[in-house]
Amino acid sequence: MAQETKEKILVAARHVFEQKGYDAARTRDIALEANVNVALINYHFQSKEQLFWAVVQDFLGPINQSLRDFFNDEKSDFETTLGRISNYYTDTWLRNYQMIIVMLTELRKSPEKFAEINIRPFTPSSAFEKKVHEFAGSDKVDAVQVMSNALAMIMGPIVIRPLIQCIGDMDDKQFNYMMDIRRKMIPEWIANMVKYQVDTNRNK
Amino acid sequence: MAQETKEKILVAARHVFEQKGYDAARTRDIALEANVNVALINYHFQSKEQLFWAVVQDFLGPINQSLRDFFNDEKSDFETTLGRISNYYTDTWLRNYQMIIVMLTELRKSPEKFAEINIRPFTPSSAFEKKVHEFAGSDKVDAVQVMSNALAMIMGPIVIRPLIQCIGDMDDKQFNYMMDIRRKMIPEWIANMVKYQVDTNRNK
DNA sequence: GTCTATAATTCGATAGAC
DNA sequence: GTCTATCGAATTATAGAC
Repeated sequence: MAQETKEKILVAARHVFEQKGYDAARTRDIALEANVNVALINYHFQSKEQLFWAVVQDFLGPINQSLRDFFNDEKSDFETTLGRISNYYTDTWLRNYQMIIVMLTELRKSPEKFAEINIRPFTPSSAFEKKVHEFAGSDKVDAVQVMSNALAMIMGPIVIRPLIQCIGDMDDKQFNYMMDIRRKMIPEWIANMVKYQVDTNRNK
Repeated sequence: MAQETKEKILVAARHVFEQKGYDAARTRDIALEANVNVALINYHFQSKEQLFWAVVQDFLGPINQSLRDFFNDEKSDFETTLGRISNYYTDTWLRNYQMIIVMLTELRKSPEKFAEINIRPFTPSSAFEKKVHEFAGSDKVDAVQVMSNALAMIMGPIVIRPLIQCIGDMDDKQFNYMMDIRRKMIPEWIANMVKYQVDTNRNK
C-alpha cells in the first residue's frame, strides 16, 4: 500500500500545514491525521521540508496548467478570456485561501524554491499577449502587467481577508458576496484599462 | 535602563519576526540581536506570544491613526482623499511588506486577536461615507465596500509580490515601477466604480 | 514497507543570586 | 532589572527489528 500511504500523508500534510503553517506544523500531527506511522513520513518524503514542497507542487500543478491553457487559448476573444480567468481564479483561490498565505510565507523566506516547483506560467508572445495588443490597438500595453493586475485584483482581498472582514465588519456571507461582485467586475475593469491604453509598460 | 531595554527588545523582535515568522523566530535570536539577556524578554513581555502582539500593536498604531484621519477629514473632496489614501498606503505597505505577511499569517490563526489590538478603523457615518454618497449621488453605494476595494487593490500585489515578480519576471525596480503606476491609477479606478454606481452593497 | 524505541537537539520559561 | 544555570517538554530524524 505504498502509493496509498504516500497519498494519505500528502492529504493530511496539506491540512495540517494549512491550519498551523509550516513551522508550527508537527510531523506527528500529520502522521496521526493520515493514520500512518511517523517514521513513514521520512521514509516516503525524506524530511518535513521536502514534504511541504511536495504539497505545494501538488497544489500548484493544476492551477499552473489552467493558467497555461488560458494563455494558449487561440479561440476565445480577449473579454471572454478575462471572464474565464476571473471566474476560475476567484473560485480557486477562495476555496484554497488557507494554502495561499502559507505558501506565500514560505516563498518569501525561500524565493529560490520557485525554480524548483516550476511555476512560470507566462510565456511571452502567447495567444494572450496577441489578444491584449489587438484589443488595445497597440503593442505598447504590457501583457504581463495586465496579467499581474488581474491576479492582484482577484487575489488581493482573498489574501488580506482577515483585514477586510474586520475593517468592513463582514461575516463570511458578506465577504463572499463582495467577491462575487468583484468576480463580475474585474474583467470590465481590466478591459477598460487596456482599452484606454493605460501605459503600463514595466520596462522603463 | 528598563525602558531602553524594552524598546531594544521590541525593535529586535520585529526584525526577527519579519525574517523568520512567529513560529520559527527564536527568543534567543531576539535577545542576541537586542544585545540583552534572554530572561529579560520574559521579564518585560511575559511570553513570546505577548511580545509578538506588542510588536504588531506597535506597528499598526500609526497606520490605524492615519486611517482614522483620512476618514474624519471633512475638508478634502472625495478624489483628493482617494489620492492620499493611495499614496500613503502604497508607501507604507511597500516599506513594510515583510510585516504584513507575518501579521496576516498569525491573524488568520487567531482572528480573535483583532479585538485586542483594536484595529477597527472604519466608523459608520464618517466623513468618508458622506463623500462617497455625495460623489455617487446615491447612498446605495457601500462605503465599506469602496474602502475594502481600495485596500485590496493597493495591498494585493504587495502581498502576493513573490508570485507577481515570478510570473512577470520582474526585478525589484520593475515591481516598484508597476506599483507607482498603480498608486496613480487606483484613485481613478475607484472613482469610476463609485461614479457609475456599481451596486456593491454588501447587505444582500 | 512498516513498526518501536530512542538519539540528539533545541525550545520557552523560570528559579534564585545579585 | 539583570544575570546564570537549568528544567521539562517537545521536536525531527534515524537505527534496527520485523
